Amino acid sequence: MRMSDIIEEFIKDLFNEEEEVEIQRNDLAQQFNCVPSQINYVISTRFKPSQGYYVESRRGGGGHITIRKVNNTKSDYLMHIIKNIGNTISNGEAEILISDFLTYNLVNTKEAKLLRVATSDNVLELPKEYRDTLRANILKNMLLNLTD
Amino acid sequence: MRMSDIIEEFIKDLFNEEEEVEIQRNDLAQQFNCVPSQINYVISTRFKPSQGYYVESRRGGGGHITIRKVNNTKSDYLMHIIKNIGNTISNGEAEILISDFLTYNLVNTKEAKLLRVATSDNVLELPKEYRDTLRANILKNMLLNLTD
DNA sequence: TGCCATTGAAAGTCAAAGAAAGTCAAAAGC
DNA sequence: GCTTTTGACTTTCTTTGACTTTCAATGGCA
Repeated sequence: MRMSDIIEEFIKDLFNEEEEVEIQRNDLAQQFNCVPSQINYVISTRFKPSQGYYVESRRGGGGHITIRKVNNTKSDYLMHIIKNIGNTISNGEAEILISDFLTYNLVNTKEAKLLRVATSDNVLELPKEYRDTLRANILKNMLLNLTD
Repeated sequence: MRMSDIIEEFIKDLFNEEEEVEIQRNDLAQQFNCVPSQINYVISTRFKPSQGYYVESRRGGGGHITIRKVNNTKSDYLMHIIKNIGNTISNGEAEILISDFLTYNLVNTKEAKLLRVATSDNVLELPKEYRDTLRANILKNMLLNLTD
């Protein structure tokens, strides 16, 4: 398993019922025996606003990184995600979103599978210039049908 | 015996009682002493939806290919439909199929909605020449994921 | 005492290197 | 003529590290 996935999971476990989590980049890096900038990589790929997270940080002595989750109700969370999916989305980004939905029990396994299938690169065999736009379109529309 | 057949068989043996198998393209190629792209050839010719397989993959460090086998005793009817959807399908035909599924209780209301959304002309905003092919692809792959 | 300058402790940035898988078309077999 | 094999090239994702920026604490000095 990839280091990045392990760190991602670790951070997500930190939120248990909490809506905010505070980490220290260097400590975490040391804990996982990786370079500090790997933590930035994980945060920037897996904890984006479009994925329902907001990140703040502070440098210098006593510095830290705070990650906040858009919590509210489940349907608020979904609406937030739908609004924040722009006109395009990559396969990777879509996958992270979908696994989050599953983690937070917004969808069941079967629904997650359907979402994944209908947005996967393997299925969307199209010229590249259409793919990410179409994927965003499919994903948003499918999600809208899950909100009720 | 052809290399491709050997690899095909090898992969099929990997599923023993499991419904999902994960391979690494380069490793497998090395194991069989062939070029990596041969693995792609095998997958694309022998593990198609019409043959009851669903494939996902991921590139980059820690990348892999996952092949899922659909247990088709559960719904022979669905499998039959999947095999019989050709390379293209129109919006209208897809809708008829989907309402049949609903009538025969092969899918629930929510699943039917998802199928309909993901295959509708409104969502598939694409040059016409791609639409029906893509729709067929999406539909077949989604159905595969409903059979269990 | 109050104000800056220095210093060390964080975190941030960015690009290069590495690790997979994907594509496509030419060549080879049957 | 179709299927299979091969390989050069591309794309995607991750890891790593050198360098930069920001902040807070500390200490010297008017």
